Amino acid sequence: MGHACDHDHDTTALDAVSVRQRISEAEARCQADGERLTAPRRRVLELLIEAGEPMKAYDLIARFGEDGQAAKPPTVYRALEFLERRGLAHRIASISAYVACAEPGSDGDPLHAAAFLICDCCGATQEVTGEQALSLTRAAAAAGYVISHTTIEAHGRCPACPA
Amino acid sequence: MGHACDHDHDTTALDAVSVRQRISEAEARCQADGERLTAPRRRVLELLIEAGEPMKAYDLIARFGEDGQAAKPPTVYRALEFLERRGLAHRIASISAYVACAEPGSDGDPLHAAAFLICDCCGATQEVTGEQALSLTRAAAAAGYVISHTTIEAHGRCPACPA
DNA sequence: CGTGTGATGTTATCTCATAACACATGCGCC
DNA sequence: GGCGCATGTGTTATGAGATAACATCACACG
Repeated sequence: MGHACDHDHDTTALDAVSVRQRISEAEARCQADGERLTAPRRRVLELLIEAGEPMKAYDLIARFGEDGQAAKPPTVYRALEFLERRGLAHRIASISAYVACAEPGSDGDPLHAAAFLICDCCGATQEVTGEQALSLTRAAAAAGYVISHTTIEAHGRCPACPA
Repeated sequence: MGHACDHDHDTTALDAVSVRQRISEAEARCQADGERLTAPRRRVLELLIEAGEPMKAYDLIARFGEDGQAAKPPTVYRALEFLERRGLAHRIASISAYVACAEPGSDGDPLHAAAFLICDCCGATQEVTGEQALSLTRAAAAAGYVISHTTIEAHGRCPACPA
């Protein structure tokens, strides 16, 4: 998901070694939890980590095959559902996109509340650690709600984009 | 948007008089701002207020005509865009639905940050006034972002739904 | 091994949303 | 008044996002 504006931006893409490292960590976490990071799940996670920014489902579908072959939509959507469930990725509903989780959670965090700052100009998206989300959870509890999942999506312009 | 569960829920639907009153208020606010609450915009707002809960775009489309005739999608989507711009309605991205704003904002509130508590069981959705959103806005400012719009969407089970 | 659970492959389809263009309406201005 | 512009609407068509349903496969467990 890229640029609508014309000037330079920092890239947050990782080198291949770091990508492999993060996947290994994910693999370890899944195994520890008795879950399987199968090939399609692993591949989708790899694409998300490589991108370092939110990706559209159909971009993942298009890039899925090692050789340029596209996947079928359910393959990718099911992998995304799994990654979200395991706290390895997030769905950003307001832009219909998916992103690898910045810091795959401590286990005792079923909510894994995520907050995002999304630049409407260049698409840069930054995950914010969930102080706000936690306070919302408390407020919700006061209202009798049991929160299972919270997303906070703030749209605006990032520091690198023209006013 | 209704029930997935089987037990009773309070309804928040308004009587016809209250609906007309809220539309009149919206009309007045638009006129004061030099905006026009035209027929299709008024009709969509009316449907949202009558429903008293989030509605899908295509449900609005289906119910648009006074006589049961459906509207064309752009008619409704354009009205929704206007209502959102004027702070009269909100889009809830995580469920692809739209809801009338609980308290159409004070004018000096361009962000009109909205927080929602959404019950995944019965669909009951409650708008929360934006304390959390404001604190997020401050955090974002510290990061150099200029926030134009924030949505907070907390999913879970409302007090009336079974555990 | 056999069996059951969970994951995947495949086809088809459904829902959500917008592009593009023609026409209409309101309104300020000379 | 009538011209011209900006804004809003009607209409057709299509693009993008997501899932249902069902057959098949793979793996852990007894």
